[in-house]
Amino acid sequence: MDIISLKQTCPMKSLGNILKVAREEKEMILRKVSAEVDIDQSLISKFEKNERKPTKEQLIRLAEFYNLPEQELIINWYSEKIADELKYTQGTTEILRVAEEKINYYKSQENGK
Amino acid sequence: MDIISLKQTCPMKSLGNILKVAREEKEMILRKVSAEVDIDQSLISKFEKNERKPTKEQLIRLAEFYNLPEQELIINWYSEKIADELKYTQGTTEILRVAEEKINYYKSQENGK
DNA sequence: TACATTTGGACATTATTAGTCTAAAACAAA
DNA sequence: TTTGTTTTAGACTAATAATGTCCAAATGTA
Repeated sequence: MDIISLKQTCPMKSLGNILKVAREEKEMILRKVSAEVDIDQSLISKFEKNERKPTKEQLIRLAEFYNLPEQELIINWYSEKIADELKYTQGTTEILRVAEEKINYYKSQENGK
Repeated sequence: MDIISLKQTCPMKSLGNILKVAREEKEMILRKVSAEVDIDQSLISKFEKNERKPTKEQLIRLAEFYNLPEQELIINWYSEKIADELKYTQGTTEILRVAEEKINYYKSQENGK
């Protein structure tokens, strides 16, 4: 199997994937996780299937519980939010480029205060 | 005045700026624009001051009315939305990079259908 | 079959965003 | 300053979207 087909079989790790894999590695059932992190088990199921997004607070609790790197999860959380917003629009590369410019501008203004 | 100071005095054209300049160049008052595009004048005022964002529909009506390039406005609209989401978070460059990866992945899946 | 886990979906609740109106602030002309 | 006009702030309502909860159907397993 060459590089290209490897890439095809390992497409893109979604937040849901990460959470599901983490739970499976701990060999835990939803009901137990639910009790531990105090989130409805049906919700967690939906997080794993990418049907709902956790709130940032829920994400952090799950990261702690599963011992996952919080920062990586947060990056995935934001980037999926953005990807969902843009997934059916054109010129996304340009949009993201301008977005970064604006962010840098905002941040430089903050410092200037 | 050198290049650098020019850059400082022309910082970042916001959607609000663009709309306000367009109206001033047409020498129109809010009340008139409001009647033409059927948006409350108070709202338009807030768009110009970046206190509210127009809906995409409103943005398109304004672009048509002022004869502005719709695509440019839409790029600014999306990128400001994203910039607002990220302006107080860390690791934004990474987030945007991952977002683009995910978008490209989604779009490639679309085609594969 | 019987039992447990996962999932889908309806519904209630809450939060966010959008729209409307009015009057005060700001501005300009007489 | 007074008058008339435009712009803006703010309070409030309406609409929409996100989130939380529950239960039963689907799925999996012994």
